[in-house]
Amino acid sequence: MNSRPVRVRIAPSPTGDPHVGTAYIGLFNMIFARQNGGSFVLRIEDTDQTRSTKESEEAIYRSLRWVGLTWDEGPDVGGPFGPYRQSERTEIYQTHCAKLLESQHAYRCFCSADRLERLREEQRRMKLPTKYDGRCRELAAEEVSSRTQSGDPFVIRLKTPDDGITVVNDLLRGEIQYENTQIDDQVLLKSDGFPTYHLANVVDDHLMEITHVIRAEEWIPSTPKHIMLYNAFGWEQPTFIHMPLLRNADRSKISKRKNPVSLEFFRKAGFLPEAMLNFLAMMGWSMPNDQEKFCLDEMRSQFSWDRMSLSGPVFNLEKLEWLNGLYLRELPVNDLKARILAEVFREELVTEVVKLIQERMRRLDEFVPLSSFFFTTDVQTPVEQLVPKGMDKKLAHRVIRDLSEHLDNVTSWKSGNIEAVLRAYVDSHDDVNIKQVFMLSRIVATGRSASPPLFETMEAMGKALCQDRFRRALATLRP
RNA sequence: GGCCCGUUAGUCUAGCGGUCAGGACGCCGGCCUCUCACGCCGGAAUCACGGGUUCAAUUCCCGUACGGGCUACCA
Repeated sequence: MNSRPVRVRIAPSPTGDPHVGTAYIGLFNMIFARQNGGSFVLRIEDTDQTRSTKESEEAIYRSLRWVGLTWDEGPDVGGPFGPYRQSERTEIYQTHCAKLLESQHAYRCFCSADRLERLREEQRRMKLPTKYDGRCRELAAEEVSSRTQSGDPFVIRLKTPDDGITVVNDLLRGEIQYENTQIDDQVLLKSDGFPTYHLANVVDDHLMEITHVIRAEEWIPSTPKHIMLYNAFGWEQPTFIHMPLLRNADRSKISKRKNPVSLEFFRKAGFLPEAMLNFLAMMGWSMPNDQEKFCLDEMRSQFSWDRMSLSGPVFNLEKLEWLNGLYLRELPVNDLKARILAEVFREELVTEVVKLIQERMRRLDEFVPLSSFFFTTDVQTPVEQLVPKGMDKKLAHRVIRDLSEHLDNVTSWKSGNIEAVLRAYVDSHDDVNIKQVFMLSRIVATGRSASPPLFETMEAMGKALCQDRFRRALATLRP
């Protein structure tokens, strides 16, 4: 069905820390492309202007490269189908959306966010499926143009058919059928003029001649909408391949609350990229003949989709550690030493740490005990220490959870920004004071009640490591 | 609530109608060894349930249960 050269892509959105799931999906995309002599494209989906950041985009390149993924085309390396950053393609989406408007496949919707919210609430109460009720579907042409003229804000929605079924043909799962009446009139163009994921995704995949859409299972329910878009444009649809979702130990979708997920963390925690990739390859996929340790070339030569297992694999850190140990042990001593120096005792980190502990030192060898928590992820703080004077366990848990959430939103991990978050938290909560919150944060972050200045320390440790400490603290305090 | 996806030991998986259900992590025991780790040997532990189809179901089909995802002007 597809005689075109294989082209696949990953399309992360630069809204947070580089995610292990991105590497997971990226790996399978890359392997499939390489196996078929095709191309692997990296596209940045930064259509959410309120959440996308440059820092996050850079971090994606850095982390994906670190783990060993290489792409043939992307914002940073260019290519014949650019630009590869969606924020630079706004006009393309608008032009295409205009075509849809013209062909009656889409319509302008003037409904307020407020009305939509009430509508959804009502539908939930009535136990009906929550979807747009189509009020603006049949607006008279004159009204539409007059309201547009007068500057009323609007979005553009896809006009989904009222009857019939849409079939999603998934390479791994076969035919998945949807009643068209179940499918919402998806917003295609937001009122800020930017496209939603759905529009941008379909337009780009077509324009970039993507042949196989390999993405996570969570996208299955929106695939019928995408198919409707391909049909509306009169385009050939790609082959859809929905991979299972990585899971937490409790089988929910993997999340930073319950698992380390930031690639930056895995790097700092001392995992080798080759072990990471090898481990991710074993999530849902297996080599023939029970081989567990293998490299990319071996995987590529053996890869086939029918060896995919569809149940969501639990991301098991212990097994990753075992595998990583296998790789570490076979390294020549000098290589291992080089990696420790490059990753654990990174030049810049050591410099920062030395600055921070200098005034506390009386002997050179005190460097080691004074700074050990900067260089290891293995900090276990007992429950008693995590509950400072004047707090109880429940309050400590709440504060740590809240702080952790606020800290998540800090995109530029600098001491000033960290301090601002902590101070703002104290100011807005009457049941805690500065002293308690800072001490609690110190203990959570460093595992100690005595440390160099807190904010500078947290900055030097880096976001990934700090977040992990908060996660661990939460786990030990969990009721 | 609605719509989808999934279901082999605690976890990752092999299996693709007839197997003593294989491997790995973890766990337990032993060996190696100055200790630990590594390595080696051994052990406990699995086909969610109920109906079909079939001479024969872990395997195919249908239900149920359970788990998960989606249900935004986020991706």
